[in-house]
Amino acid sequence: MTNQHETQARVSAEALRGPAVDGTATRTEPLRRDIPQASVARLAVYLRALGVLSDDGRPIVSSEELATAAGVGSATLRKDLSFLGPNGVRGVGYDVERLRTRIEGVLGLDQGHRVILAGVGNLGRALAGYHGFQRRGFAMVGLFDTAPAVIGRTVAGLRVRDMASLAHAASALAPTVAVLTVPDAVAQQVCDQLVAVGVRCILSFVQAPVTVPAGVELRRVDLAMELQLLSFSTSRNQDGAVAQ
Amino acid sequence: MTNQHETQARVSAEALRGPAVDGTATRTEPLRRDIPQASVARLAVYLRALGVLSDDGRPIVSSEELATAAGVGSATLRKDLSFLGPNGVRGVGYDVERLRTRIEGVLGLDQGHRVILAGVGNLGRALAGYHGFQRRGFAMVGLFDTAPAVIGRTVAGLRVRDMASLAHAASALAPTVAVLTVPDAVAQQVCDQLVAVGVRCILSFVQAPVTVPAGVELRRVDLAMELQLLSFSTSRNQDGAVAQ
DNA sequence: TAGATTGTTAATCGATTAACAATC
DNA sequence: TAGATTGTTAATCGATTAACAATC
Repeated sequence: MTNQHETQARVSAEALRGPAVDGTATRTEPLRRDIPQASVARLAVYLRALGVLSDDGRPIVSSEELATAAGVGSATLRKDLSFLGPNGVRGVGYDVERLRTRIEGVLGLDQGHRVILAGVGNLGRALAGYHGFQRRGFAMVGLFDTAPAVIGRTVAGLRVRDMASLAHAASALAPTVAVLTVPDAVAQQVCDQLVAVGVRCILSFVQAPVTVPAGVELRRVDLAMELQLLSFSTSRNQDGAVAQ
Repeated sequence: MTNQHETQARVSAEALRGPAVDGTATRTEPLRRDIPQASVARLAVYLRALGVLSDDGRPIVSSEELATAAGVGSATLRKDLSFLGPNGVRGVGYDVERLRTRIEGVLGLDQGHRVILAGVGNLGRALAGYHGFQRRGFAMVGLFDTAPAVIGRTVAGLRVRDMASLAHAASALAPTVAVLTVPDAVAQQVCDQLVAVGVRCILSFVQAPVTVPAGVELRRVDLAMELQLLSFSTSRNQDGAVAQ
């Protein structure tokens, strides 16, 4: 859903926790823990708010203030952070830089990401040059297409490569994420190619449903559906019910 | 966040129900009903599946089959549809065209939508020409920007207008939805302008938080956050936890 | 009528929230 | 120590699911 109706995917966070500080392991039970999908999504929101605080030079922030900045309740924030283990100091608050680093680690952002994009059409071109990606640590490293008219052209500072060279190029580019912006008709086939060369994370903007094998994560952004959901709110508002 | 961590926005569906068939109104209590946000999102998914069935010429579909096509359980589907009142025939199934029309009506898609776009940059240009919008009944009718270099140019068959002419143009274009693809720094100001000319539905691709007055619906698509959420899944997978 | 499938009820499950004990 | 704020527990709330009665 954006998007969309995800089932409650829960995720092991054991290893994310890092090595236990306490070697004696007094408590053995709660080693394995899951982070609800909704909490993970909010972690990304907190990260953004922490970035702003960091730019302002704020060293410490309370759950109350950070929660307000993120638009959630402080109880929700503390509950979310508790999934990552202790992060703050009672009576004081959270160290902005430390919490930021922690969340980045949990979200797997600490190594940075190398992104390739398949399908350099209208949308693909825009995403190739989208500064929002770079700003958050996602570097676009390769563009691929099958159309001879597009191959070889330079888009967003990168030369568009032939899709046929994907296997060879991928070993050098070592992509960690792929963006899929190809036409519906070839989406599944291109997706299969991406999986075949080792991509394990795909962000799809294709309307048609695309399936991936277990172990590969596919996330779908459906722009038209976003408009449809907006549309629902409108029709509601027009029907006399007052927005609160 | 596409989406993103939405609080459980619930929505009046009383009027959506249409006039009661039974004029005698034997039951007075359950006239007002809410549709959970998650159900609304799935309605859009069902709509897409119904479109495929319709193209195939299928007159009737069972909850079991439609649910499978949409990737949910049949109980969930029937529960979702029950919010719209009776839609099927017991022992038979759902009339594909009738259900499709019903959901379109509930989502407010039956009148079509007229979309204007503010900010004809990289992303704006791509969205202006995005066929997925048209395909689902959203017609792009106006493009606006402030840069002299862009104003007057033709993008996706439309001449880019000066943002200063928004008020005048809006009265003729009668937009029902606006897409916001301007730089962070001017996002709030442009959003205010859109609201001022009567736009009540805004789809924002801006990273910075933008606020709207009550009665205006703003939905945010955060493309970088989508990648971050994918990133989390990756780091999970790499940590030895097996994807199920 | 027998068979099938909807619409709804009740049970389960998970997420949110408030309250507070732990502790800096 | 007193004040403050976290991390956690327990209660609330809502959404999902299974089962089945209604009914075509």
